[in-house]
Amino acid sequence: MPELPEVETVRTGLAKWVTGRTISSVEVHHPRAIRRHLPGDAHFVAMLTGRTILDVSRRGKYLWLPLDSGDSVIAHLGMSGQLLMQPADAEDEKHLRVCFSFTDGGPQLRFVDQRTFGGLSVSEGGAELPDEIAHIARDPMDPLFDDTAFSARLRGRHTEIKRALLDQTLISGVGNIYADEALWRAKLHGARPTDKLTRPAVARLLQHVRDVLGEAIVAGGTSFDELYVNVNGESGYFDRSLNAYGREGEPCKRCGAIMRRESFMNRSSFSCPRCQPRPR
DNA sequence: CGCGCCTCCTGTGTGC
DNA sequence: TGCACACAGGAGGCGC
Repeated sequence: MPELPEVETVRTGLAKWVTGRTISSVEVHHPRAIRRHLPGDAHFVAMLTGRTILDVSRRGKYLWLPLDSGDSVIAHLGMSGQLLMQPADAEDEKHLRVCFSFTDGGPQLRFVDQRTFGGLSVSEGGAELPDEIAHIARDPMDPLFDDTAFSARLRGRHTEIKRALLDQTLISGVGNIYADEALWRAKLHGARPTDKLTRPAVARLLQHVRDVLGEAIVAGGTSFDELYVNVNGESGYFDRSLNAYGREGEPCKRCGAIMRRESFMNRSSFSCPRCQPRPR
């Protein structure tokens, strides 16, 4: 389940391995992986072949790779996507979707995605910020993230706080796991109405979001393998740092009450019934 | 337009 | 043992 920390780990790994390299060939193994590239796979391949990758950037959970053509490759990992560096003679992964080879004959860039929620596309002229992802808000680790504007927009919404945290047009990079973790730290139930939160309460929550994302980025860095980009969202290392997510039936690490699981937005939410009482 | 529900997808775990 | 089904959930799309 890649959220901001996992995607950032991939970004730094990719930047190290593909920046400055020139693509010699591209193979699309599964059409669904490039479904967002509307002109189709032949066009996708043509726009990439012979191009040099200049950088690896990130906006929320999206990555994009500016090319020397002025276009960009956009990548989203979805639920199970991985971007791996693999030797050219390595066997195909079971769920290999797209494979990039380079003119230097070095490690290939492989997009592997079991559940095909992720995908790649090429954005024309999108080196600065591709149009396709311009609707994604800045993430809270971004130096240009505007706390005051975020608070105002959040408090102007008529929705629940967890829904707002997951709304990538309001604040990006936060997914189900880190939303639960930040809400637990802030002692807020996810169903709390956004328009009833005070400015200080929003500021505290935002600080907890930053804390948990920052700690996870550090943990993600340690699970990074030298030979390839490890994008395992289920990585055991950060699992041990979770205070809320997946802890149904276990004691709250703060007060000892038994943690509960609630169905919310068609997915699971974990919280402490004592520290995070449901709003009335 | 804001909000919230539905859908896409496949492997794993569980219960009968 | 095998089958059916719940579950995992990011994000676009659509209906109200």
